[in-house]
Amino acid sequence: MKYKLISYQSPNDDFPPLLKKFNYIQPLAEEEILALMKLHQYSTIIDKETVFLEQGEVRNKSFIVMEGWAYRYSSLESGNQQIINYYLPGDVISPFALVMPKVSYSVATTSSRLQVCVFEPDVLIELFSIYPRLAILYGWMLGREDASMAEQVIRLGRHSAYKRTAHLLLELFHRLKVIGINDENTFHAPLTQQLLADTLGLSLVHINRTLKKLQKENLINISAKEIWLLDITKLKQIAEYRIYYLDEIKKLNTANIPSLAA
Amino acid sequence: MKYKLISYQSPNDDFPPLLKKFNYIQPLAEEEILALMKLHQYSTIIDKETVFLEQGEVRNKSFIVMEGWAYRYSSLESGNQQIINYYLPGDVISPFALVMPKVSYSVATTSSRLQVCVFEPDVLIELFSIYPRLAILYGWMLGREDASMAEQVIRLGRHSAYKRTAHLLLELFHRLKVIGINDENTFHAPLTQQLLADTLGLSLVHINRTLKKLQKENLINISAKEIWLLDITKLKQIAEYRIYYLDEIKKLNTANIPSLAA
DNA sequence: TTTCGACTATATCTTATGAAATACAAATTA
DNA sequence: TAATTTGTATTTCATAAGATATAGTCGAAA
Repeated sequence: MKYKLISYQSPNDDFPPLLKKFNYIQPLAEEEILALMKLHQYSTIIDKETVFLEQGEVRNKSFIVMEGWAYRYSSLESGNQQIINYYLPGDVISPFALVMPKVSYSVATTSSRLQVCVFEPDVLIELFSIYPRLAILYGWMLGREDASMAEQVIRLGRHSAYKRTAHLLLELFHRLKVIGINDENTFHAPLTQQLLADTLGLSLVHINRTLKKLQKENLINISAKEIWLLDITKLKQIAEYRIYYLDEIKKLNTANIPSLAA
Repeated sequence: MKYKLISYQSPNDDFPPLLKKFNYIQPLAEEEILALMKLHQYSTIIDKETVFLEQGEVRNKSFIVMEGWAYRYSSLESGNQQIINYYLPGDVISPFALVMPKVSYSVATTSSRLQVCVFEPDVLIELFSIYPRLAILYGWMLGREDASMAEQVIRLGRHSAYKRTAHLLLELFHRLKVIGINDENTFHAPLTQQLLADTLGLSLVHINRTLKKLQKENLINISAKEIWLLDITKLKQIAEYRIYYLDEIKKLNTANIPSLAA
């Protein structure tokens, strides 16, 4: 795979999504920004609907999503697949590549192409030793991903199809909001109903039924690749949506951490 | 909460489970062992069937499970709960406490009491800066937990009750095997059928049906708190069990990591 | 403009799983 | 020892979701 060198000369340029995300919880220092830009030197584009990492292969690189979506999944003998989680702009694919170079689950692109930046994960060690706060932010990101997967478990385990669907749409909406790429109550989702079904553990027919129901009740509206959440308050009620990890991220305060006070 | 000081004078003592786990993938150096023992200075005991951490509370401590089981869960308005994951001996509860002091999901003990060691998560920063390989091992542990949750998503999303049950039992069995506290094909599980139901997104009645079916087919056997896996090969076939992260952990090799070669 | 393929929509029938009720068995407590 | 609680076992019935089939829709290619 060939990687193109991209140029972000100054931090005055529009921040890449990972920095937007970090900056959202805590303003970054000039030098931290420059350090993070080192992870953004090489970019590549993956075609839509393409398997990008295959379960079992060895690839000791990490990737930052710049544009487009990807998903991690597992294929089953039945021919079905289960989507484990989505990677949206600002998310890191294979954040543990340093210690787990063997890919545990395949990663593929959705119905839009994907632009990622590639970095050698051992650069992180150097980065963290110079800027310990970046280690904190990276850890915070991992904690967020953990919480996001926990929500996926709760959806699949104890929510009805109806609740699941509302819940997932709300979560995607809020994750996109943090990196500031959606409007008031609408977002662009490069997904098919088949992918939604594989995410929520439903059949294609049933996700269709459920989306139609939500539409008929004027809770959502779906066009080509755009999704409107028409009544977020009511959707939240239906979905029992109360995600801590997204609402309270502004509270990160490194002053409490002795080893970073100096 | 009061913590009792515990004493492990020399590494010749029997390793605590976290060290057993680390040592299983890579032999630890004498000084690394001593460093890790700093995380094991204070221990406490939590009664069985007790909520240990409550969703929303602030508790910037991490805990290492020494003995007994705990689980992380979410309570729903319906009165149901969904178990997200289990903490077995050697697992760390709140591994991200440093950056996420607000507890996202409640943690409770199962039907046996729990012994944990408590440590200040910012000790990790110091530890990792002196012994970078410990950072690698910690990261490996996080990667493993991520994979374990991914398996939970797959079970809930695309497996039948029958498959789910077989799969979970196999995973618990293998996780316990790493820390060496089970026999050939049996393990002690301080679980009720209600907890299993809440883990696998099933009703109490249905998990009972399913367990009975597995027993009738001579695949498992359950007594008081002991579970036998009578035909692991067949169970693996049924469950489509092929967990990378557990089978291939011996392969961790830090020689490949430039920044740790020196 | 037609054809093609991918996605969405809907109906019909089937089945896995849930809910409610009840019995039993074992462990705790009085 | 009886009384109470807690967990397991099983039945009967209801229903959410799956499977299969078929048709509409829409954009891309030709």
